[in-house]
Amino acid sequence: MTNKYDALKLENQICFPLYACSKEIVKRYTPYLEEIDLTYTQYITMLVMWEKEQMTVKALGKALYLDSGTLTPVLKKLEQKGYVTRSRDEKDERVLNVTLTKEGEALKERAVEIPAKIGGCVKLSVEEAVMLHQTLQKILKSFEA
Amino acid sequence: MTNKYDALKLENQICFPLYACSKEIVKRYTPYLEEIDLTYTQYITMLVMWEKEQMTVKALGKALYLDSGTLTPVLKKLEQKGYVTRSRDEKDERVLNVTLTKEGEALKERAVEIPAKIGGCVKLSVEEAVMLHQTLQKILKSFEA
DNA sequence: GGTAATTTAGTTGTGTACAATCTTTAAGAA
DNA sequence: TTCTTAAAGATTGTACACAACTAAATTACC
Repeated sequence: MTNKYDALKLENQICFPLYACSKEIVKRYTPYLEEIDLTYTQYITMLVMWEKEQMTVKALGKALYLDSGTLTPVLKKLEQKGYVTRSRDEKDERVLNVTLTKEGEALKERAVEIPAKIGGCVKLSVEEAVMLHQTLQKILKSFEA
Repeated sequence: MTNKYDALKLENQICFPLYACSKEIVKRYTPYLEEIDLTYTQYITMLVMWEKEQMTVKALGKALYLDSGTLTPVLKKLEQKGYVTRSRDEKDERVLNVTLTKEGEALKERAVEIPAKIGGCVKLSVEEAVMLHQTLQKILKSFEA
């Protein structure tokens, strides 16, 4: 028993549960992120900075799937909090280098417990988590082409 | 070779790929949704309305994982476009009933091709899509408790 | 029946997201 | 070189998204 409108049912959407899940999990980060005075977007930006120490806005945008319209205010906020510095590249003045500060590096220590706390909220078996991760990466990869 | 900061690596996050995937897929809806003059949020709201014809703001919020702060302006926009009406419940004046109009019902006909077009962008096998859907539903369900 | 607590939407303020556009700088072509 | 084109960020405008709060109506409790 199907009809041509079945694909329009919310329960048959593939994007909607992604959208809802993403929002709900981000919401669960909030109380932990408040303790270190970061928003989720600021947090994922710091995740990259903790790995690389220096990144251009373009490289950050590629890593985070965000454009400069979103990143510019986020990075200004992080600079204001003292976690990164922003400076033009000497070789190419168009490029902005974002660099982790000592304070930014120190914040890592306070963030280290967060992934485990979130893991406690999302009750998935290891296999399910791995499969989910792989599928999402596959989708993201297919978009790069 | 692991260290205590591994959980902070972007590639080990479970939320980040969800967040990125959600945004990227929503972005791919945009050109199709522009043809029928809807945003993604307006679209998923209409998905529910096409199924139920009448819903309260509270029920819509539960279905869409959105609160009144988000829904109120979205519903006013949809009313302005003529796709729904908004009126207080006679039995309980606190409740706002959102009702699909004839124009809203007619819009369904123009939206019916969209899921297939998006399906064409997200290249997953049937098994992967089913598994993904199940896992996301499992996560969402666990949040209701 | 009258007051307190709860429920339902709406409002306000902050922070994303992103399309479109602009500015500055760099690279390429004639 | 000089002019065109491209690239990198920033800005502007629109639309969420949600926390915190407000207002109005209903329910619960005495």
